[in-house]
Amino acid sequence: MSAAPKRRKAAPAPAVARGVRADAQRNIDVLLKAAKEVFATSGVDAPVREIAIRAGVGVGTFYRHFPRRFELVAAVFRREVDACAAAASTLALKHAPGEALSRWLWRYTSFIATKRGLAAALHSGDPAFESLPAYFQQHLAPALQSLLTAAVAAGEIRAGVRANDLLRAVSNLCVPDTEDSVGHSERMIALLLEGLRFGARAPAVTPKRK
Amino acid sequence: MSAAPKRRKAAPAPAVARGVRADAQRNIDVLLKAAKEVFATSGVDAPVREIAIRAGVGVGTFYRHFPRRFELVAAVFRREVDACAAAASTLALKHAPGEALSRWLWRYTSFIATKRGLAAALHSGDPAFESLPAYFQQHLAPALQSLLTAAVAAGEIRAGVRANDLLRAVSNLCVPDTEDSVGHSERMIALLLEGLRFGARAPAVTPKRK
DNA sequence: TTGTATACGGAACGATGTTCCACTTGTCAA
DNA sequence: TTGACAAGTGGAACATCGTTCCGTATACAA
Repeated sequence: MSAAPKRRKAAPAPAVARGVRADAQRNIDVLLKAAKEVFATSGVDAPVREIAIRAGVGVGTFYRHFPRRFELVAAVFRREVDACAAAASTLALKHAPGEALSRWLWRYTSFIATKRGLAAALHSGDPAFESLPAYFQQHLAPALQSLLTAAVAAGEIRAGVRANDLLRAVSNLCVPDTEDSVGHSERMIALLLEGLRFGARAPAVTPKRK
Repeated sequence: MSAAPKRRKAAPAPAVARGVRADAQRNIDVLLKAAKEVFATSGVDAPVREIAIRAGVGVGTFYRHFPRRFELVAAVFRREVDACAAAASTLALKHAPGEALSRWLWRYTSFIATKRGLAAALHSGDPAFESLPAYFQQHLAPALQSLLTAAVAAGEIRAGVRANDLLRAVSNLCVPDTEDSVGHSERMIALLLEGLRFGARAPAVTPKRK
């Protein structure tokens, strides 16, 4: 770990409760956007100053909105999870169930691919990140489940596949290996998709679910 | 990551090749010993200065022998792997094959237990740690395999269990969960040992190996 | 328009990894 | 045994970090 001076007591509750100021909200958005870009190029370990500079604000402003560095990381992560989950309903409206499912899984794959480096932070034992995996699952699983259900109902994929299993499978297939990781991952995920389609309309191999 | 100034070019090869000086070797040993102790209490992220102070040397001496911080971490890790692997033959001499196997697996368990924190570093994507998992497997697998082979030959455990599978299984059983991790791990590993004994002399369930 | 709670910027602080260099010491040839 | 010198040593100094502090600016209710 790095420099981490002593903490002081939190400020008392404000006498008059007022909403977030417009300029403050603007800076929060700019910071999240800048952070996402910086994380994509320099990784989640990028210096706070680099993010602040890219956002065009001072570090003081940064720490006003994200008192700890990891809070910014968590916020960016949650925002991307939300976007990925939201993509499910968008895709469901624009495409046939099977196609929507396929496209979403690729969307999810690219999301996972950008999260390398975050995986280490997640497993670093830092309690700050403990809630993230749960957030991850609670938002993505329902999104994927709706796509799965629709695709099964349309007879485009086999039944009996659980959202959580699929999420985990894709995530695991994306772990980088020695070489050609991205190519290998893409082939394996394509294979997984084929497997889903293969058993369409056929009785599920796994036990029925209530 | 933290402060990491620019790197300079390496020094040219010395004109006269001489062995490591006795005092230098002494300091290397002292540093490794101090590092092991500090890592056990403060984790692998402990400051270099803390290790140097405990070893009774200056940071300059530290960096003379371990130009990068992670090299010290890797050296300690390798040393402990070697010790764990060496314990196999020692145990094999002192105990019956089954007992030796059992004791070694507990020894391995305690080794794994002290490696939390290192796991995060291992998966941090830092190329410095890339060779460690291979070192891990290449040294521990043969050690365990010899114990397994002897125990099978003595009819004390079932056949068909591969060293790598067992290493990975124990390692996975030791990943900390929400609570009572250590108790849970111990119970599961005890169960695993029972499973090994259960099929003794019986035909292996898994396919025969050549 | 005005008062004030909020927000802002960036210098400053403390911690950490790493480098530099004046000084000391082990080793070997003579 | 001794002198020369490569090798080793200690710790101040440097470069980055995360984080805090505080004087100044500004959004918003009245």
